[in-house]
Amino acid sequence: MTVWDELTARGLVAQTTGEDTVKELVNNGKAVFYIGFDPTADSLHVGHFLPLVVMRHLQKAGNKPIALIGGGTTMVGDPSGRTDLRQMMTQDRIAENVGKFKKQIGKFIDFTDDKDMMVNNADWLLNLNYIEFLRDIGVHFSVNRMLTAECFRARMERGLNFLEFNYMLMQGYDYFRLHQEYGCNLECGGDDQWSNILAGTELIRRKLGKDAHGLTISLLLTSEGTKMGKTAKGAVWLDPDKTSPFDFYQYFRNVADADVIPFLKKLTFLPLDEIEEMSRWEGSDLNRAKERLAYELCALVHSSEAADAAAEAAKALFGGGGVSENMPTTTLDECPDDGVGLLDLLVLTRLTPSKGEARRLVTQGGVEVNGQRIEDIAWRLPPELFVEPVILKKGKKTYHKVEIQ
RNA sequence: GGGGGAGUUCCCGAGUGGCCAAAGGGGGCAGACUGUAAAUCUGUUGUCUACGACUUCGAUGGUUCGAAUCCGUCCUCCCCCA
Repeated sequence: MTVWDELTARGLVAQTTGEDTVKELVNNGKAVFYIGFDPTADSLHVGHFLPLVVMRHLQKAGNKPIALIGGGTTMVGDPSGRTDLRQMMTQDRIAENVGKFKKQIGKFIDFTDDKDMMVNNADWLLNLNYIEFLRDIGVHFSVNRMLTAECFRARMERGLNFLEFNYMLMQGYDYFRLHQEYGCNLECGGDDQWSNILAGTELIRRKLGKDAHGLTISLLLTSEGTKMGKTAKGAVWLDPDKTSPFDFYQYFRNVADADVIPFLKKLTFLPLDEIEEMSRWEGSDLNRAKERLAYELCALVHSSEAADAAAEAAKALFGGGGVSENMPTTTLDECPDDGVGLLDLLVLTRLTPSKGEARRLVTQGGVEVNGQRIEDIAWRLPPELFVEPVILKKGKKTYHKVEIQ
């Protein structure tokens, strides 16, 4: 099976600048492709994961990857798919994030052979001369055309300032630079990047008369139509300090039925026929597929040890209520003689953000301590309870262990 | 630069002097049902030392016994004209 067939069978390809040429390129390992990541936060999140997977598929087929960190473009802010202005970030913040991104991306893609394969566009964007840039690059962009681009549509209604409007030129210029310096001939990105990618291919054609290509990756949407990896508490991060491996595992363990098979195809490297097999499972059997999905991803992102631990913890909790080593834990220094207030403990463990919410939760019967439902908001956990680790349960699936040092 | 309009709680959006911690919807959380799924139904959704107190309606300064609501200044955004 060729990479192209693999990518399309997994539903990863959204659109290309020309199927035949792109197919030919990647199948023969002739693509020097780049994917950009803007360091807008201090960690990659699940949304970045899909491009990384595509990168790996392409690399395995002998194509050369370039990971571009957008240290420069982040100074501008991509308006695509946004309804409002991004918060401006300081240069220091961005530089800090760049470092973290580099580390995380390095975990997924093998850069050992060629150090230059990870680049930062701050290196060339930050020192651009305005007039020069306008004359060299700006002339090649038609404002009329840009305004009709899909990526600006939402913003045409709510407002778009000149800074953001230039994002497209920046990204186009990136591709142009990479094309010249590294022979980069394929840009990949989320489907929302389509207009930005075209900006690059067209710039290269106009300035150099050469063809460069583009491929977009279908956005990872849940069956509900929401963006994957966004929860009420924020994104699901790849950094274990921001989203614990256990929570990460649970996130994927809890996907909707309709999402399991597509996610397995898109996000994991499990052989397609194996996934095909699972797609025949029905009803509660699908839970096994979800376990697999969660396990595979946890192993990919963290490690197989972390995945084992998370799976074991989940099994202990949901299977038979056993105490587990591997669930989120809070360690207290000591327990006062008159015990610890339940509400205080809920806030302390961050199971609830405020005491008001803790109070409501308890009143509504959503809290269990060591398997026993507690509905008394004044209840205190006596010191002798802490001889063994105490298991708090919030709702149906949030567990937290509390122990005394 | 001129004219018009708008900024409300997580989001959308009511509220135009006291009955406003602020309608309604969405989202979230919890309960029932279940398969750690979906759908459905119910409750709940500012904080706290909790039948009371405190802080919130872009910012700030006023008017008033009393302001999200009225007035001044400032900031931000949108629309029309240039």
